[in-house]
This record gives sequence, structure tokens and C-alpha cells, in this order.
Amino acid sequence: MKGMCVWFPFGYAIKKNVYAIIRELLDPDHQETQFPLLIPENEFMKEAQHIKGFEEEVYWVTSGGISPLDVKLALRPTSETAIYPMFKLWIRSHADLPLRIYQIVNTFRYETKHTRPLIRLREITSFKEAHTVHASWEEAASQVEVAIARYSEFYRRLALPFLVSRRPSWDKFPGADYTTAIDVIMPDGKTLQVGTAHHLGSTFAKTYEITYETENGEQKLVSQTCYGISERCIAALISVHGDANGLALPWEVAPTQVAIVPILLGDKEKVLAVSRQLQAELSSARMRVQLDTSDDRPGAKFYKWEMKGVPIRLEVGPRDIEKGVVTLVRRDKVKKTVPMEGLVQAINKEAEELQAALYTKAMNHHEAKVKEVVSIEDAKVQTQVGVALVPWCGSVECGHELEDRVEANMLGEPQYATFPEAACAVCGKMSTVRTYMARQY
RNA sequence: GGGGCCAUAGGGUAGCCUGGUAUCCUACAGGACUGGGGGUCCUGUGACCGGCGUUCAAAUCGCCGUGGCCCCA
Repeated sequence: MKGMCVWFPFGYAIKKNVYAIIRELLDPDHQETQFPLLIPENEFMKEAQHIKGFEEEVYWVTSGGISPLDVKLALRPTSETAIYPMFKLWIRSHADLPLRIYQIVNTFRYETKHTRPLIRLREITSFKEAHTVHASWEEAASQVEVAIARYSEFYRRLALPFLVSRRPSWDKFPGADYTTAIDVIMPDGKTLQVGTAHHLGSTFAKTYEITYETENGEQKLVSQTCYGISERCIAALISVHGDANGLALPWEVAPTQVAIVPILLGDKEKVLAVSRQLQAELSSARMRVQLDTSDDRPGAKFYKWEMKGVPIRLEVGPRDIEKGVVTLVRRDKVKKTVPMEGLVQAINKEAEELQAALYTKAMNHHEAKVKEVVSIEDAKVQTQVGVALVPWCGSVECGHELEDRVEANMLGEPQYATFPEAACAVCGKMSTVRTYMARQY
């Protein structure tokens, strides 16, 4: 079916490992929950700005069996309107705040054109959405920073460089005060939005009447945030690290971390016995190890495991056994002979170095794809191959004109960076504001 | 929103113009020899996106549907 995806076992194994990192990063101060897929029309239609943003993409359930429903049910395109009515019931006083929850669920959006696996789906299968509630606008704002920090850590662990920017007002989440987004630059120079954090202010609090009693007894509206990551993170992971030989997976998320290829020459039983012993040793050190006893030739096995992105391959042959060593080959082609004695430590060290090498390589590509420009013409050229950093006065008019004339999208203002004054590429007004521009997936 | 191109074994393809026996590579299954970077030989398995129409006969021609790719707004 158009826009629907099937996770095969190998892909699912990667996904499990990737999402384990997300859970690990959120669990210390967030609680995992699960809310219903179906949202009654009356709840869904309460928040006007939100509806406007999603109404063309919502799937509706209109009958139960053969009887039409009195109240239509929306398949969640995102879960604010499913969750926030509950927040109204849960939150009574300042002591209930801050509240931080998340869920990892499927969401549905009726994309009318050009769906792409992992990137633009009608059923997003693995949407991690966090929702937080705070006593003040400022507290919510700092939660947005926390979210971006967690996501930054997440992408570092995937060895993926990224851009953080504040989306322009016309591209923020429907109902949000502002949206901060994380984009990864894909090998073709287009960007992929792989994480967003929204400051919702009190927009939804007003609509869903979410209030709390302050320490001196007044009722006050809460401030909220929400932030999300989907399986797009896996699209980025695959695209950025992959090369002509296939996938290259970071150690932490690789379904198979070590592949052992026995070289069956001479005393085959001996080679197999030693290989099995090594496999057992590494497994007990909690490594995910596969011993490849298929009857392909060794060369074919090497290519096979490289294509699957396995970080480290061990070759065990009669010559190695004689010397008490194994041949270790990393996914980035670094090849060494290491003693069997202390193999676990040696592999851990190589895994760390490989992770650093993956990150460095990705970072070099990333940096080469971002360029500062001064004019619309230069921005147009640069966005054909990567991301342009363009001086902008910050006005909405100039913003729209930039997008029209550069023929690319504005990602927004870079965060955590300051710039000297420069002339807006449209109106020439001096300002310290910059915006990233790129062609987007 | 508008337009163009395309759909053939699990994947990649030839055949389509000019209607008649569906090509090759790979993968997969069995066997033999092999084995430190994609092995060889033998024997098999497996496909014309769906519907309707034209015709003695449709992968091939026409219409509709579905799906994919690309361009423009």
C-alpha cells in the first residue's frame, strides 16, 4: 500500500537498538505512556490553529462495522488532542509540575504525493513524541533546550552531525509559539528534518483548560512543550554512513557487531572449533556475534557482512590459529592482526575508534556542505549542492522572497551561534540574523 | 494543483515500434569439485501490475484503474 512500510527483521533489529538509545536518554526524567490511536472529532477540532495545520492530512474512521458513527474518529496525525484532555484531569497543583511523558506510537497522515520509505509515510510507524507541562513559559523554554540537548546526544551516538535552527514563523508547528528543529544533511545536499522541539506556550492549555493552583492559591494556565523523533533518524543513519559497499552501522546499533568468518583450509574441524570458542567468548562479553558457517567462499562472506554494515569482522584461519592471532577488519577497511589473548578489549578499542572515524568522516562531509553566502544568486547555487547560510533581516516579507527567489526552503536561524552584522540578501538592511537555506526532503 | 515518463521471476533487464515459442545476469534449491576478497560445472525453481476492449491470437495495440519515478506551480 502506498506510504505504508514493512519492517523486515534486520531493519527492525536496527530500529530496536536505535530506539533503545532514545529511551535511555529520556527515561531518567520522562515516563513512557501510551494513548489511543483514535481521537473523537470533538476533541480533535477544539484547537483552531492545530486543525488548520492538519485537516487535509487526517484519516477519518466513519463507521463501526456496518453502522455509521455519530462522532467521527480521527487516526492521530500527532497526539496533542488525545493527550491534553487527560492532562486537564491529571494536573491540579504546582506540585504536579513539571510533567514529562512520552510515547512511541504510529501516526497517520494522508500524504497525497511522493511518499518515500522511512521519510514520507502515510503511517509513521515509530513516532516518539514527548509532551511536557510546566508552570511558566520560561520553564517550558528551558525544556525545549533540554530536548535539543538530548537529541544532540542521541545523534552524536549515531555519529551523525546535524544543524539546529529555529524554524521561521510560517513553518512552525501548528499551535506552537516557536519550533526548534534538527536537520541532517544527506549525501545529495538536501536536508532531512530528523527532530523537532516545539514551545506550545499556553495555546493548548487555553483550549483544553489545563490549569494548576499556584502556591498562593490562584489558578494559572500551564505552559507546554512537545518534541518528536521518527524513523527518519534511521533514514539519516543509513544514508549518511552508507557507502558503495553498503551500510555502515555504528557499533551501538548494529544488529550484528562482530562477524566471524572461518577460513576452512586444512584442519577444518580445528578452525571451526576455535571460531566457536571465540564466538562464545565474545558473546559472554555481551557482544552481538555471528559465526558465518555458510558454504559461501570467504570473499563472498566479506562482501555480505560489509553490506550489512557489520562494524568488525574477524577472520580465523589455520595460519592465524598457528600464531594465536585473528585477522580483524573494521568496516572502514582498517585491517590488523590481533592476539586472541585479550581479544574482547581489543575489539572494544577498535569499536571506539571506528565510531570516532565514522563521526569524523560524516563531519567532514557535513562541513563541506554548509557554506556562507551573501547574495541570492550565491544562495541559489549553493542550495543545489548543500546548505547556504544567508544573511537575512528577519522580516517575513524578505523571508518569503528569499524562498521564492533562491528556490529553496528556509530552515531558520542557526541556534547557539552568533554572527557579525551583514546586509540582508533581499532588502540590504544590516542585521546579525542568518538563516540556513536548503532543498528539503 | 498542472504536466511527462514508466510497470516483464525475489532484484536488475531484453522483447513492445512491426501482435504468434519471453532473453540474459543475479538470487534461490539439489549435487560435485573447491575455499585467506564477489569460484567452476551439472540439474532445477521462478515473471508479462489489475480490469475491460480490439483480434483467430495480446507482454506487445486502445481505454480505465492501481502503483512508481521525474518536472513545473
